[in-house]
Amino acid sequence: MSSAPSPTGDDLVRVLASLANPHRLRIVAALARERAYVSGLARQLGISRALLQVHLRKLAAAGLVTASLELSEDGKAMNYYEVQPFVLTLTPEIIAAAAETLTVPDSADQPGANR
Amino acid sequence: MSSAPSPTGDDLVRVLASLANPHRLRIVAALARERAYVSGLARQLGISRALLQVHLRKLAAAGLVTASLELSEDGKAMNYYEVQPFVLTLTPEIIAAAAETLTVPDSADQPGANR
DNA sequence: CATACCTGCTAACTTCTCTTGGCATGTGCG
DNA sequence: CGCACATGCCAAGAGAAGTTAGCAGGTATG
Repeated sequence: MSSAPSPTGDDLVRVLASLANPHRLRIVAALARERAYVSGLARQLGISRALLQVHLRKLAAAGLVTASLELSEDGKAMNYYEVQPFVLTLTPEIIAAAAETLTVPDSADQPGANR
Repeated sequence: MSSAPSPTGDDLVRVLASLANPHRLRIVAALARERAYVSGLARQLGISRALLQVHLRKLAAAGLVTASLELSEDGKAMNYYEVQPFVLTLTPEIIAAAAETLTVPDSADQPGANR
């Protein structure tokens, strides 16, 4: 069975854009091995928290990762991220199908107002 | 070589980046149906030639499309583009594997298979 | 109560990408 | 010869994305 057979054109662009970045690739890779909280992950990857936040946000917006706020035993608030299992297959035909559902950059409105 | 070649991290980023764009998605879609020459394709997509050139160049750099210069019957030079058949499957695990071959944005040079 | 760890946000800078418009070249046709 | 259609390239502005640094708040522990 296919979990993501016919993605929306806009959806596809969002997912691809979120993956087309070395940092975010490493983030997904790290989370694929093990869920992690923001500060720890930033340390592990050797990047700043602020930077990581932005990338995580983008990955979350594409639906590739999810966050869950938890309390550690010593009472600290930890925001744990984990990858959302996905299987995305790309072929020229699949892209052709997705391209037809692309939002036109015309004067019309635009659904996903998340920016 | 198998049908699921594990791409280099940098390679993967390049391919993903080349696809993460509405115009280029439409270009691939159009070429998946039928090969086309630059001017005709630009007309068909409703974008300028200069813009199309840039996008085609990026797709070609990622290896997704190829060009072949031909002469039409009336002697005009036509540059025909066509998609290169590909099957790209993405999962967290595949990404984790590819991420390990990512070039570090550190020193000046960037070795190929350094790991 | 200072220190250490966790969280998040915003302002501002830098860098890359996208896009347009113009220019140059070549061939065939009325 | 001027028009139509094909190719290409480059400069430059607008806009989006990436990145850093700093601020503010929370809960433990010595």
